[in-house]
Amino acid sequence: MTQARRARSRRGEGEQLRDDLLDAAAELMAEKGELDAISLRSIASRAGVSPTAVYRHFDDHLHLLREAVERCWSQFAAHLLEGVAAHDDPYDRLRGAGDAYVRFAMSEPGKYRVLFSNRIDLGMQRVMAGAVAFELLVDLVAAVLRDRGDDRDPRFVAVLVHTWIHGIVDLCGNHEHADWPEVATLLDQLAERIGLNRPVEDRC
Amino acid sequence: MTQARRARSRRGEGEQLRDDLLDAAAELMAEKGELDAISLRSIASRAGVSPTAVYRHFDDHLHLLREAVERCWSQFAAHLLEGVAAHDDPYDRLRGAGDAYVRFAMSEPGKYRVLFSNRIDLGMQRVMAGAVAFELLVDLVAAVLRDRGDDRDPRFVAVLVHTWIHGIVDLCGNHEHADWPEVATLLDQLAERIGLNRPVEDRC
DNA sequence: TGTACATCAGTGAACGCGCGTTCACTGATGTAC
DNA sequence: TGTACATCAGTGAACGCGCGTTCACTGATGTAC
Repeated sequence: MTQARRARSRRGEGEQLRDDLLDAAAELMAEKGELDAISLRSIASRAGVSPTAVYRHFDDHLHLLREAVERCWSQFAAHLLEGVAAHDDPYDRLRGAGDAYVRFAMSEPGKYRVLFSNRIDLGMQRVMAGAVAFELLVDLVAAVLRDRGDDRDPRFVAVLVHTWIHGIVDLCGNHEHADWPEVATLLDQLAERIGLNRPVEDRC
Repeated sequence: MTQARRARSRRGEGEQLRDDLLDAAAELMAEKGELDAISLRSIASRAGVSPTAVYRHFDDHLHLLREAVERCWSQFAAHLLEGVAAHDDPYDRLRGAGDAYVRFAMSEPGKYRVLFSNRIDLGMQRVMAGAVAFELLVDLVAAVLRDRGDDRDPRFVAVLVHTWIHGIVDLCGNHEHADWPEVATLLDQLAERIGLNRPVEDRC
């Protein structure tokens, strides 16, 4: 658990430790999946530094955690954008976002949990960063609805999408269900059932 | 936080404390929503008793928590059954279960979270108790599918229902979303979109 | 009916641990003269 | 070019706290005789 002692930064490069501490906190978020389980001492130890060194860069434990969570939100949003930007077609873009969402949640369940199931109040940044990701979803949904000639409220439909996809990754990610369908299958169902899949043939 | 000291049980009635400790643990589950936040000392204190008294009734901290969680599962299952038993019609029964599920999750978010998002491994009982509730859902879904002449696999459709409803209550329960739709509206959508609502008129 | 006593339902002090935070400090290094 | 010194990037000891668990104990109460 405890890392080897970190080499002291050269003069003028003290800010490097700040970065290393945030990295260490991110690692622990991924491992523990809960902010309460991430002590200041464990972060310092992971970074190879004494607990007191933290106070040279952060006001206290909470401020360090807050900034680590902010970083995690940025990473999540960037991941989503990447999944979207790979496509031009509105259906593929929405599906790209969905795949990216699921990939993040499944490959980093600890971080996903900290982002979406955190119990500790860290202030406003959580709401704001989450809102940015949600607005992206609204835009993607709106494009698909437009293409399908569907006049439902994109914001309402986006809520349907988000609740369902969150339920899928939270239940599949938190516990193993040996006999459950593939996540990809569930995503297909989600798109089809909510009416966001590409219409391949004419309806009746 | 600390309760007044409990009156000592009469001779031969020592088992009463066991019950009181489980009640205290349930209260703390409801308040904290996380098992790690529930210390043995806090349970004893809530029950108005010294920490050491716990050891007269439970092997250790973990055994006490385990039994408290088992109780909570029973309570949840009983609540669901109640919601189902109030109706005869398969659509109403399924909807009754859904309403009961949501009512439990919204009125006892801490307990719901302990049941469905717990990170601590307590052994097998979680899987088993959860499985019982899931089998109930499968039966309810099967009845509706039969009535609708829908030949989809009830188990598969039940997964769709469970993932979505969990996402709804987890996102709505964990954080407040000022501008979100009503939960009842989301449940209506769930039933309609997954194809489990009562067919009120003929389709094309 | 009276009393000695075993049992029951707990208590209280103590242990070693990790926690967040504080304080005074250390030792290397770049810079001013 | 040499050196005194301010600054930087940390360290280490200590604090009071709550934790799970152990141990020896206490005092009321029912029961056997």
